[in-house]
Order: sequence, then C-alpha cells, then structure tokens
Amino acid sequence: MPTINDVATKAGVSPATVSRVLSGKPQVAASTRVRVLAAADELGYSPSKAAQSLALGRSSSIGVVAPLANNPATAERLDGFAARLAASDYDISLFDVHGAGERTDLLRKLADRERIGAVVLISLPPTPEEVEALAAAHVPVVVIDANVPDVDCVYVDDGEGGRLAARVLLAAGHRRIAFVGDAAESEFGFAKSEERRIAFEDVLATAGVHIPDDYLKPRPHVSGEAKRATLELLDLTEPPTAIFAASDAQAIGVLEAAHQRGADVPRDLSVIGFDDIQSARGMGLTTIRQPLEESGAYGAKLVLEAIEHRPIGMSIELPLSVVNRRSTGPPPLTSG
Amino acid sequence: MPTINDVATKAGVSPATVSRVLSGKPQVAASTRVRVLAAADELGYSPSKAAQSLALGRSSSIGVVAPLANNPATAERLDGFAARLAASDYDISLFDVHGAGERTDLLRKLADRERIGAVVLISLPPTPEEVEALAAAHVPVVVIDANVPDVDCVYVDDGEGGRLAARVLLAAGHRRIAFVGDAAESEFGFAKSEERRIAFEDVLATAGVHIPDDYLKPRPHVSGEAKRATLELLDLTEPPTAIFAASDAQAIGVLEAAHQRGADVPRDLSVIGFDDIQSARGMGLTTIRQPLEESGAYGAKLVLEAIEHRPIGMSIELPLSVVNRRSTGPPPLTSG
DNA sequence: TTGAAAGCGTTACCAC
DNA sequence: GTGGTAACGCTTTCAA
Repeated sequence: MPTINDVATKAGVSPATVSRVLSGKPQVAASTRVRVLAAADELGYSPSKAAQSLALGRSSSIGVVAPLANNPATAERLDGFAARLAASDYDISLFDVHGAGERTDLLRKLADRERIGAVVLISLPPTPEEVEALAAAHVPVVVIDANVPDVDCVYVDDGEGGRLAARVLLAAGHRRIAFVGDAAESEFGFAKSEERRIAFEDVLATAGVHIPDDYLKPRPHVSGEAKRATLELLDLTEPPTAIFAASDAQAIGVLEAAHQRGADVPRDLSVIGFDDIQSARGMGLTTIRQPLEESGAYGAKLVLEAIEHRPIGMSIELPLSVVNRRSTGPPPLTSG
Repeated sequence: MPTINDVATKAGVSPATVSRVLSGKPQVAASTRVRVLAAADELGYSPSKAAQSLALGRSSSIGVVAPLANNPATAERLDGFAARLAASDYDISLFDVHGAGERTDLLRKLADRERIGAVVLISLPPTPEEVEALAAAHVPVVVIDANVPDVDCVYVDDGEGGRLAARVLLAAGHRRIAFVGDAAESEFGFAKSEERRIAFEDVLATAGVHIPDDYLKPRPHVSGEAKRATLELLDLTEPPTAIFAASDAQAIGVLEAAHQRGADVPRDLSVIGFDDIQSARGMGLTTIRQPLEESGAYGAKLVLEAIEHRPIGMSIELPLSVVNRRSTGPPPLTSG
C-alpha cells in the first residue's frame, strides 16, 4: 500500500510537492507535475482519508441521518442524495435512526468531533437546541423534508398538500371523510402530518364538511398502526367513505385494512395518500406527489455548497401535484 | 474540542493510560480507571476517529455497496443491517450504486486504502476477480442476497423460490403462465432471476406446462421495463392468465400494466412476486417471502465476526415462504 | 518552484 | 501499573 513518500521517491521530489500536485495547488512546475502524476498513477496511489482528515482537521464524509424503516420514501430521497453526491469527493456516513433518543444522542456525537464534514437530516427536523449545537460546532447542516428556521432546507408546502387532498375528495362527492396520520409521540414527521391535517380540515370546513373526532386517527408512525386505525374506522356504525393518509406508507396499512374488512377500494372506500412512492403505482394509489428523489439531489447540492462556505438561507421548496390513480372515486350511493 | 492529552492532564496521568482505559485494556488500576473516566466524561471527550484509524491502520467504518434505486427491498435490507450495526463501534459508509461500471470502479477504490474496515455488498454479487482483489487487500467481505464462492453470504434458495411460485400457480389451475424477470444486461441480480426462472419452468414442465418463448420477458431491472413487458404479454392473441415476477419491484410494473389494459387482478390475471417488500401488503400481492430485514441483520453479524478474524465460510441461508394475498386466484373460465 | 520539518490525535512498544 | 516516545500518512508553514 503505497504512501505519499513512495510517490515522492519515485518521482524524485519531496512529499510536500506530491501533496501540492495531488490537491491541485497552482504553485508547481508543469514538468514536475506530470512526473508526480505519472508516479502516483504507476503506484496506484490514493491518499489515506484518515491521514487527510487528521491533517486537515475535517472529514470528507457527510453524515446522513435518515429513518429508513419508517417510510419507503426515505430511501428514495437517500438515493437521490447519493446519486448527486457521487460526483463529489465526499462520501456518505449513514445513520439509520429508529427511536427518539437515538436522534438526540446521535446529533451530539456528530457535533462532537471532526469526524464529519456536514450533516444532513432526512425527514427528521432538528430541535432549535440541536441546530444551535451543530452551529456551535461549525458543522454545516441541511434538512430534507422539513422547513426549520436557521437551516438550509428542502421542503414542500404541507398545507398546500392537505388542501389538494381535500379538493380531490370533495370533488368526488365525499362528505364522510377521515384522516390517518402521525401522533405527537411519533417524533418523526409529526409537524408535517399536523400541517397537512389542519389545512385539509380547513378546506373541508369551507365546504361545510366537518371531521368528527372519531374520524381522526393520529398514530405512531409504525408499521401496523395505520392498519389498526383504519380497522377502527371501518368498524364504526357510520364509517367514512374516504380516508386521507398522511403518507403513502400509512396508506399501505389503510389499503390492507380495507381489504381485510371486505371494503372494496374505491367502491366502498376512497383512499388518498401523500408522497408518491414507487410502489404507489402498484397499489393504484391516488396520492399527492412530491419529488422524492429530487429532494435528495437538491439536499446534496445544498450541503456541498454549504461546505464551500456559502452563507445559509438557501432553502428550496419543491412542487406538489395530484396523481390520480384508482384508489379514489365517488362515495357509495348508500352513503347518502 | 478536548483531546486525549486534555483528559490525561485533568486526570493527572499520561495519555497512554487514558488510551488504555478508554479501550478497555485490563492492565490498569481500578482507582486510576475511575479517575480517567470521570475526567473524560467531564470534558465530554470522545476520541478522534481519524486519529484512531491512522494509528490503528484500519478504519472503523464499513463500506456498504447497495443499489438503492433498483428495488425497495434493498432499503429494507440496509435498514436491518444498520440496526444491527448500531450497537457496535462501526459505522456505515454508504455507496449507492447505479450502473455497471460504478460497481467495479468502486470496489477497486474500496480495496485500495485502509479507508474501509470491511465491505458488504447488497444484491450485488462480486466477480471472482473482485473477490480476489478484496482478499488480497485483506478486506473482509460479506455478500447479502447472493451466494458466491469464497465469501461469507446471506442468501436464499432461489431455485426453491421458483418452485414455490410454480406450485402456487399450478394449484390455482393456471396453464398459460408467463415470467417477467431480469435481463443479462442488467448486472444486478441476473443470476438470481435466472435461477428462479429455471426452477420455475422445471416444476411447470413436470406438470406438463410449457412456457412459450413469447411468455418469457427478461428485462433490464429498471422502473418501467416490467410494465412494458407485461403490456406486450397482455397484447398477445393468447395472453397468459398468470405472471411470475422475479421481484416485487417488478410486480409493481406488472400490476400497473394490468390495470392499464383493464385486466382485473386476479380475475383476469394472477400475479405472484418475490421478496415481500413492505408495500406488497398494500398491493395485495401474493409473493414468495424472504426475510429482508433479517438478511441485513445477519449480514451485520457476519461482517462483525469477520472483522474479528473469524475464518470465512460462515454463509447462512434464510427460509422462504409463500404469502397468499389477493393477486392470485383461478384462471378465468374462458381461458380453458 | 521546491524541500525540511512540525504537527494533527491516537496507539503501542519498551522501559521503569 | 504507568509513562515516554515513536509511528501512522498527510498538509502546511517557513526557508531557501
């Protein structure tokens, strides 16, 4: 495993010169440059990241904190992020978070040492204290899928998403409409879910439609919970004719429950989701689409710029749209 | 940002002793141990990974190569891997691969330097040359979702999976059966797909069912291809009454195509997938289930052991099972 | 334009 | 049981 010294010897120069050449520093003669490059190439030399980090005092890896298990959407964002980052010299240190405490512990760890060049949080808005801690440690931060103050973000207008969903359901003729979303205890995406719900209810109210309390199902964002909530909904004396799920991941559970109760979608029950994950096509799910992969790509762009000391405040909002598939339709006639 | 020297000074010992305490070495007095620990805690000290890597000559990060975009199953495996690894001192360097060349370039890079403590390949079997290169560089390797010689693997019996799928379709009464899988050009999972198909055809043949050439659709594993293939199948004068998709990801496209042609699943067309990804529930997809998350967890276990210099040859096979949902049923009466 | 040498924070060997 | 110190591979300041 060749070191910088080996290259230096082979090229007949000092290690300092090799370093200069390899990091593209200008003050070096063209002739020695080619000689060094040739030597490096011949030896198959590539610098030790560890030694570089140590000498430079900063790492070339970007910490990505993402709750992969929660939602297939997260992986799609991550993929977009990784693809965009591949062209750079940075690589990804992945932290797959599951519970609440994990996030906090982790961020402290990340802020702690020079181990990380920057951190990006996917679908996991940091608290103001966490933002401050990261800032104090001079670690650039970008957040994907949330809009938080004093941080560069890539986000969508969740309220607008809720309104879009409401209009789809209203236009189809529904009046008995329920909502399955995230509970406050679920630290992931709670705010998001709430913003969507509130705007959703607003539009409904304007149309004279009120959502009764037992039609509101905030649940921990965990596999199985959305299904359970939907089962309860369908077992009501007067079940809803339509459900807005705060995410496609939750819509999976809604669809499953509907089938389990023998409710045909969309004949007996309309379902609209949020995200447009890849499998939404297979599920035939009508949904509010947001550009998942792109959100990751933009996140990568932002973090790269942030590392180059661009001033913060470059958040970007991505567009939402309605994708009509076959999980929505008019309410059953008997629902009158 | 405190260093080991700060801790040493504060505890009134030498840095060497601090190092010993922190890495749990036995030869240190209990009294000094507590003193050092207290000092470290008070300072909020945590060792610099870069310095450690440099001194130790090996990195504490594990390179994970995974084609995230290809298949939601990959993210589920990755999640299982990350969860199991979280308890260890290692962290994940994620390399999200898209094309063919990428994989090769990457592995060379990984083998190159001490940058990485080990590499795990998800759904991306290395070539013999690649295995050898990694071995030469003394980098432990584990492969998840493929069974390759001279490497520790976590895999399933793909042939068995194909047989299971065949029996499901046969038992339902199908005779006109098609297959949608991976093309040779698609470097990802080609072998897997082929093993499944061959065993699938074997069982069918035994039952007197032959798959005509135009019922065989090997396609690049890319979004949209499975759909296109299915469209062609459905447009045949005598379309199949059942389709075996080599993965749930491909089944998404199959389902989408069926709907687009107005074919009701399962009334007009039965579909069986492979993997049992999370959204298979939402799709109502009958499928051959393999433990995705667990595959990642076992992969983590293997790689951790491999790093501790356990001899190789510890591959583990995971079980397959049939999950019956609503995408399969008897063939339409008119098909006889 | 180039080289010598100090230093980055840790670990581990060798003495005591 | 503990301390001194070389070494890990690189970058960068200072001189030349």
